[in-house]
Amino acid sequence: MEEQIRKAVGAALRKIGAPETVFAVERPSVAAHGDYATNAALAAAKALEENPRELADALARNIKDAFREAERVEAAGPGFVNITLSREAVMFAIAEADAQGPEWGKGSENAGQRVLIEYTDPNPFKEMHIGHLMSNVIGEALAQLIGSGGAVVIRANYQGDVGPHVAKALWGLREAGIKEPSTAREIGEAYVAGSRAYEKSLDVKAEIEALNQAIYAGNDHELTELWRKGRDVSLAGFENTYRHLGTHFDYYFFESETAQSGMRIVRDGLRKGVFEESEGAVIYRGEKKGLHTLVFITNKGTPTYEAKDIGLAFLKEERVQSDHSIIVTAAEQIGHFKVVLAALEELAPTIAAKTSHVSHGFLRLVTGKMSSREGNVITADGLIAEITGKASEKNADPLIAEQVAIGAIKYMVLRQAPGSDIIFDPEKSLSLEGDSGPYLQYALVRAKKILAYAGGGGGTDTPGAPYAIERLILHYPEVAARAARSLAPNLLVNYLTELAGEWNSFYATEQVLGSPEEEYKQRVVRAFANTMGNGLALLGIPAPEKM
RNA sequence: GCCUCGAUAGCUCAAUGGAUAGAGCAGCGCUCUUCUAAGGCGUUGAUGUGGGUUCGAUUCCUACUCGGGGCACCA
Repeated sequence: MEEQIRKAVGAALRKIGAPETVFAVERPSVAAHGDYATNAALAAAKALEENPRELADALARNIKDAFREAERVEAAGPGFVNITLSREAVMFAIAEADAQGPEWGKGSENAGQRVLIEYTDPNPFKEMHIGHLMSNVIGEALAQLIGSGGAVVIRANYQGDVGPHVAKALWGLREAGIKEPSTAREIGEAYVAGSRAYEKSLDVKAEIEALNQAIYAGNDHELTELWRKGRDVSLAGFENTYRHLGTHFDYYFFESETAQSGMRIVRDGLRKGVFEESEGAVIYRGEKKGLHTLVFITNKGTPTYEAKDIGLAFLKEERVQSDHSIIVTAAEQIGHFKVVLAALEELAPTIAAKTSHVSHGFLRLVTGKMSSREGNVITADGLIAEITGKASEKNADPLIAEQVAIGAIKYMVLRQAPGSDIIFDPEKSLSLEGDSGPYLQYALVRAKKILAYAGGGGGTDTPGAPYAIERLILHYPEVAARAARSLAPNLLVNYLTELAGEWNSFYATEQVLGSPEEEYKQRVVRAFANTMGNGLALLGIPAPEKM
């Protein structure tokens, strides 16, 4: 619909003799202004040196002639053209929303593309905290949005199973005399103990650094065995969390796989002059591209995160066919990725060109920054359990309580513009009322209930004018497309919240079953249920059967 | 010091360069013999500071103030 209007406006502009103009077609913030508005007259007025208001009048007349779905086209305000769709056009859109079911709102702008998206990236031997949970929630929503545009989406998870944090955890396990770690918590505590000892004692620091190199070397069998067991326990814990979150991965990459190849590629690059040696380390001089210098291989000969990421880029290329490769992480890594991508550009320009880094903000506690080294983290499992407990006050069914909790958590993360930090207050916890995940879920449950009770007996009258909810439903495909295009799930969240509010008003004032307009209203209810259901699916928010 | 992101109501957040800056929470007042009140209706309350660009600036530029993050051997 928006596309048709855009064409009609463009044609009208040409007819008036306006030069090529950039203009907007948008949903007006005030419903009384109609279904769509354009600022085309305002934008073109300057070039034509005409009064914007008169130009808007002329434009309105031209659009009215060309665009048959419009009931009213009129100039308003300083020079906007407001378009109100005809009764028939609204009914047609609602019929589409009803008939298309799960396909309603899907686009084709990404058709034929394969997009690899990496997100979550928790580290075995540490507990998965709410920062990883945030990355998972955002990554999953982005994956869904890109997929709804017609792309084949391949989900990847990259996990740090080697490196100093692992050495610290293993040192802690050995210190505690644990040979068979059985829970993620046990390992997490060993990591905290190792980290603290590392900071306090130079001797321990040296021991842990030796362990780190021994893990890379892999020639200490007892150590390798402990490493393997700890890794398995951590990974099994992660899988369990993914199940609760309703997410899954097609490929898993590990730092233990990227370390060797990354080192090889970096050393190769050193010979070609991409990297330099400095103080025994291999570095990339980011200054040549306005960035900063980072170490890729340490003076002890171990690869850093940077070298591993180079190895990862090549490994992804080897295993997965893709047109685009997206990496989702917290914003603290922006600088890191700029340098890594700059180096990659010199090593493998085609891989670098299709790779992009998408960052999101932090999940910060009001009480201060979380640090897994300090052990003052809120774990993903802990948060889910706590909110599930709160939701179970109203839901006897544990599955529904969990769906409500996941919905609340995901809503909190996705409602904000990507990139900005979330200030999370664990005391106040999460809202299950007002603008919240459960608010959306509840609206859908109510609609489904009406449809479940429907058994005929109502009338076939048509109301005098479309309901406000109908005029909102018809914008859904545009909103989903825009959210996908700008990688901004919050746009969809905002829309769905407004949609739920409009639906609840409709629900409060209009009886559906047994009413003279039952047939008509039922179609509206189905259209709403499809819109909300599809929208929630794109956000990865579960839709409970009842609440 | 350099780079980067941010500053909107008491709190947490919205707002493609547009029309009267929207929500929720908290507060106050209504509203369940009705398809579920996790709901609905009403009400109070805001753009950090100084310049600039523009017909029009919360949005773009610039300086400042305050805060988050990053800046060689962690990830």
